Amino acid sequence: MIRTNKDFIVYIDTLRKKSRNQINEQVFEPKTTILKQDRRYNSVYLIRKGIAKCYITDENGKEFIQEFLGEGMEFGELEIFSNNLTICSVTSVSELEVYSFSHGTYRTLLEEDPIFNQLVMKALADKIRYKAPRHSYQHSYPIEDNILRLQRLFPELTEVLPKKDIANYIGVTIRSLNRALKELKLKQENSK
Amino acid sequence: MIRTNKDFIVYIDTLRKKSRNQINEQVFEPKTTILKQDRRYNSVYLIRKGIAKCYITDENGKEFIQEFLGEGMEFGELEIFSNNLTICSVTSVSELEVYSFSHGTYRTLLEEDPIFNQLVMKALADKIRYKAPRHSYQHSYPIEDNILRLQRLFPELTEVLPKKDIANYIGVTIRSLNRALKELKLKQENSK
DNA sequence: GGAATAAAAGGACATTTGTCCCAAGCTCTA
DNA sequence: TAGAGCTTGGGACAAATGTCCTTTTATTCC
Repeated sequence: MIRTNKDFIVYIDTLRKKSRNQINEQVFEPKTTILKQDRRYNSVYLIRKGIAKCYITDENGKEFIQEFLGEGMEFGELEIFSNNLTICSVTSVSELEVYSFSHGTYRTLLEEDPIFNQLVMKALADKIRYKAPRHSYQHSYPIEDNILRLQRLFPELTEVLPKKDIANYIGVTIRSLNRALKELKLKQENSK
Repeated sequence: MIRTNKDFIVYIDTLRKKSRNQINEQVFEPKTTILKQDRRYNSVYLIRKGIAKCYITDENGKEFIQEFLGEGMEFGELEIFSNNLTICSVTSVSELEVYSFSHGTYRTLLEEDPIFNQLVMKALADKIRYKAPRHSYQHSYPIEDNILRLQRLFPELTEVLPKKDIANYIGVTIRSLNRALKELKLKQENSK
């Protein structure tokens, strides 16, 4: 659920030693919205530390969380390849340290640095791989299973995140999430 | 819903004029399964003509259709970037003409042909862009809206595809799909 | 510290969707 | 041509989920 890509961080760290001025560091407070949906920006970000959520808001104001981004994950990069508006908003969950690249710098790296190119390519492919089974799973299994899966994979997250975010991630209402949680608790007590 | 990428086809056509032997043409009958989930292959495919469906099957045998691939769409390419098993099965819907690349050829092109590299990069980014709003939409709107959207975008498809595929694409059971279709018909008659 | 605001929890009911059937129509083939 | 096996369509009921509303409990901010 929290996605990471350590290799990317490692490589950018070494890059920065060579050309410090091209890649900036930035820190965002928790709950800062860094990108808003349907806008245009001129930076690509790479997370160095912390967690961000990437989500779509529909016309009714409902949020649907696409993924939680952790160390080494990029955002704002899709707009490099096709000249479109952002599809997601990105908001920091915890304090967030990022590297930021101007579109120009990013493009130059893509063209001139084959390792960078490869890392970006792999990152894109991983995002696709990750999304496919996720939505399929959420459709096919009841809420309870989705919660259990989440708790198993990221026990720490369920304590840090507000219920609303967990619900938005699973794609259900808070009411339904609460119901499922209650029934899980009941089951666990009965099985003692 | 049927995704296409004409630019890619155009470029590969010109490539083939230069080095015909590297890129093969292949034709598949309708309903041929070209890739099976959780396997390993040594080819990447690019659709020249026809439609294929790309889907995940879960443990209960339920299919969940990820996307319908049309002209210029690739499949089997994700496994180039990370050394993993396929996540989707791919089956031809209509007769399917494809170009196929061995992993070796594909890798070489990626490394040595910057235009090819860029086209692949953009294709990956587009796949991500496409998936995000789709699943969000399907969660947020009732089945009826999803059908209407589909009929509006691809009127021809709803006539070619079996109901099962349409249901699997929207992520509901056939029963629910039929119910929604019936109610739509009723509404349309009433509004006359 | 106290008011205002947001988050968490859940009752009651409505709606949606799924499950399990059955039946009609079509296609393929032995 | 009879029957096996799909696909389509839908009835009846069960289960899951959403909506609306209220209450309680944290959190934030003057």
